[in-house]
Amino acid sequence: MKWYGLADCNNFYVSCERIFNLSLVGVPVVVLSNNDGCVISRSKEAKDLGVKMGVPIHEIKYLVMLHNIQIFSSNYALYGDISARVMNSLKDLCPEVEVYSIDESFIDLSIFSAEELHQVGVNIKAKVRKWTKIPISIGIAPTKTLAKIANKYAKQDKESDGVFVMDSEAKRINILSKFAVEDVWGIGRQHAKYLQQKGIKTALELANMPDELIRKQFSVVGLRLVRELRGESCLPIIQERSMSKGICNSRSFGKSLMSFDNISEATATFASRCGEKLRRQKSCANVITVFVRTNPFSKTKPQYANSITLTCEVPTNSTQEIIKYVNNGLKMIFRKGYEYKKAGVIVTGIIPECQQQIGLFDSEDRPKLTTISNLMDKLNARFGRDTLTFAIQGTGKNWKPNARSLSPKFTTRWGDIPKVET
DNA sequence: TCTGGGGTCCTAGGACCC
DNA sequence: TCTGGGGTCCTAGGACCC
Repeated sequence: MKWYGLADCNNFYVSCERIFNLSLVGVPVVVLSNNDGCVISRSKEAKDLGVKMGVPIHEIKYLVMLHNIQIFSSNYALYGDISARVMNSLKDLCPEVEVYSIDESFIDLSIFSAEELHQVGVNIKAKVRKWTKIPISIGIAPTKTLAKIANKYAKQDKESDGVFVMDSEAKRINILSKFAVEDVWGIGRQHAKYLQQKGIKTALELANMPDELIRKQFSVVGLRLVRELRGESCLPIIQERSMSKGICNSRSFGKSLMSFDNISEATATFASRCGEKLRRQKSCANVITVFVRTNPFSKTKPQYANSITLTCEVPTNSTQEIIKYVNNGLKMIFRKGYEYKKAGVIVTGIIPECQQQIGLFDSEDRPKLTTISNLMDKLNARFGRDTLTFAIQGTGKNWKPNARSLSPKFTTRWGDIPKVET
């Protein structure tokens, strides 16, 4: 018998902030998206006040004032670090772990008998809490999709105390019959709309729909999902993710930008981040996309959005070279007179570093580019990100997103070393 | 005033080949 | 005038996830 667990950190970003600031325990706390835009993590107290996921913070100002809700800008360096600790704890406790997102892992618990599972879950939860101070919930079921549902049930059901095992057909039927179809993993807005029109309201009704109709409407992905809801496992644990297929780095600017130079500082920085990520996973990319857009929420300003995709002569992971492509691309799509609000760089066509082929008419001095990149990576690892950057990246002061309520860098030692330009 | 960022997978359709 | 059929590869777009 296969048993899948989903271990999910409760209110993850808020829980991370609380580790280092005990005064946040028991009070309403929210963490905001980049640029301090939307609420992306809420403590239980904030949820109880009616703060919805994804709501723009300016829309709930009155709630914030009224209840003294504590607000934090997102601090991904911190959350990434804590996440690694949680996931490593799980790996110490479980034979097979699939790290699914920053705050969730699937775990294979098939070696245990059905009778043992609840206690196993309770033990894992307690140990992770003790080792990392992060509270987690665990749902256990015969498929990943059912484990997701069991996990939500564990969080919401008072009796289960953060661990729930869906270990009988009766429990499956009972819980699915009360589970809203739009909350099922894999059912998004469009699918929910269709199902609503069909009169399908619960996960159980979805599970009982005919295969052909599902296949036609939701493709093979939907069919797998439905089979999983019926208890037939279609999605295995994937322990090591293969190399990512694309890397994207983009930001909304703190304020609108009109000058080419300001935007090219931002896109050069995005290019640099893509280069860092490529080198970290020992890969190269041969397709580079750069895009810009104005503020789509503005009702009065003229709108413009464009992107351009360039193919490299030789796959590369050199920051210097990616910046060159990105800047050339930006020159082609930049139009004067618009107020730009966001830009980004995407690299795709990713191959392992060792498969990099030398181009016949390659004019770049590749060994030199590699030496420069390696040196930058070493210095930046030692003294903190952006200790060494290319001059075109600028200081970021014109475009950096707002982060007015950032918590200190608790876990990254060299975070505050001043920056040296090249 | 203020509205995130970074991914995955699947499908359809066009180009091209034999 | 008649004008195949099957395969691969690539891309854009649309759905989904956290």
